[in-house]
Amino acid sequence: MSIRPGSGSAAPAATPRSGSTPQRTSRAKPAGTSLGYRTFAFGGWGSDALTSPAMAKAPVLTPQATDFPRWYQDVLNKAELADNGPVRGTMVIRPYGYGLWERMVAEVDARIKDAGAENAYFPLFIPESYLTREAEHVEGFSPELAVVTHAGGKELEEPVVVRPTSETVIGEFMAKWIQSHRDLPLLLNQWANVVRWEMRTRIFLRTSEFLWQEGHTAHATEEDAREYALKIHLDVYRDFMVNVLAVPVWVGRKTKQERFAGATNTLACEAMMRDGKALQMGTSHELGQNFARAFDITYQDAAGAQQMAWTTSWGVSTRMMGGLIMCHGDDAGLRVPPRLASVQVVVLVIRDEDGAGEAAARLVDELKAAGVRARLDARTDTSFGRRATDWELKGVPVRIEVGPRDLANGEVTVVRRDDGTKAQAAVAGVAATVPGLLEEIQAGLLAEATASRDARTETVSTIDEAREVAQAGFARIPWRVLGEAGEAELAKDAVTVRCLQLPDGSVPRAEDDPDVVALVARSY
RNA sequence: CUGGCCGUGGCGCAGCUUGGUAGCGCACCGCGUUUGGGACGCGGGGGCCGUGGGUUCAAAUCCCACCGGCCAGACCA
Repeated sequence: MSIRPGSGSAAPAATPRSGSTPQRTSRAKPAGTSLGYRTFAFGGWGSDALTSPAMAKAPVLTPQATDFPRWYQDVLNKAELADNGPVRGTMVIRPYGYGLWERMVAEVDARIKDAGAENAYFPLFIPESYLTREAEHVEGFSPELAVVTHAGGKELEEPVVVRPTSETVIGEFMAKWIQSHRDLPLLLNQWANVVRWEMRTRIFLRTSEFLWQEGHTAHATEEDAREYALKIHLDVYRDFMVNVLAVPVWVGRKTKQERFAGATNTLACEAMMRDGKALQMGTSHELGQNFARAFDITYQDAAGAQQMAWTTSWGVSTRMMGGLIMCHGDDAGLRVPPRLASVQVVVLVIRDEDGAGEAAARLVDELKAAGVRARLDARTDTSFGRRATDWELKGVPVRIEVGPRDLANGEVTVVRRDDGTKAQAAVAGVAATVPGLLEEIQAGLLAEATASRDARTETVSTIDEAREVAQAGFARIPWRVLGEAGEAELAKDAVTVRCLQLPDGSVPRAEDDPDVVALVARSY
């Protein structure tokens, strides 16, 4: 088959986004640990090691402060997360990267099910005619559609598009399945890949094909639909991002300009990356009756009258991988929060002498028995330093080093990836202390990211100040000061309204609430 | 489609100005010594120099065309 990039209806004039701006670096983190370990400093990846006059070894990664995009690329390669695919804009997710994604899927999926939705699967190919049924939806997506025009050696009578999202097909089937108010709400979700032909791509952040979860629901009333979209947004997305990814997010509603094509309201979770740019990590949409009208999703109410349903859709994607990397990563590599980590603890054999190998294997068993995702690294044909560096690049939260020297004292060395501290601990009881240590690291990463985000969030009262502050973080500005005119003006400098919220950080019911505050920033 | 830059082993580059044996770092393979912070020594393997044409005794190098990529003007989970 052959595929052509989307054509048809012209793309609407869009907000200009322009290029790069100077980087900002992140601050130092507090040190210290608890759990009663003896701790001591070491010259691992600190700046001391790099600035020592002797002969500073080249850094493992391009430092963030030097070139953040390059640092990001280096992490993808060296932590073995992903590669570019052969077709421009596509990506290959490598086993370690996919392991992290699988953990995200597991955690998000469980929350979606708790919210009452069920998984299903709809086709990759969608009749082109479906897309055209909702005016704004086509207009929004047509420039980035991949369309199959030939298959089986022949030109197709009706081209099929590769799904950019599935509102349309799912709408078609909702119409078929929903007859009565007793069929509502209908709460569906699917895990799938989608294709959007993007101009500028970056692995995980924006790729032509990506993996995601898309939820689609139909409700009897607007109120019910609105509540469900909000529930997903807070109880599934925000909860997962804050409590598992340890990424603090601002929640709010999108301006008309930034809204999803075909939605009446879009809610977003916005996070702050270490270079001062914002990242939209997830969205939840109220679709009003737009799709219900286009696909004839109607039901008979209790009184016997035909009514039109209200629908929602919501999604999070592999973009969260990019957010994870850019929110927590440092100059030594990735830092994976323990609750997410596919490998929470790596037990590393320094030298397999005096029973170190067996002691390490035993420790891994004990850790697994204690419910820890532990892994043994006994590759003693590779030097210790190399292996330590490799696991730091991969961001494994805790490394336990088992070597003959410590073992002679009945001890092992426990190293935290978050702050780099090393501590000695008795082999005997160490496994039991690990779950607590992991939780401490989890909390520490969230606290650090929150402090960093808050340090980059500033309240301003003029558009000029907003533009300035947005060069390195979020500016909060009253929406009545900014308005659509101010929004358009900031767009010239690649600054956009990430979301609108109430002063207490909650989601406003309406855009025109007089107290609404706009959070503006540069973004990915 | 307009402007600027670039195509040389897997990756990053030098070589081109002034044509004459295709090189370096990393990675890879073998052997040995190593292993408490990215090991070292010795020995190896691997390149249609983006493609096509031209100039020349001779082209990675000079000339022309084309192709591909990156950055700047047009999107979003």
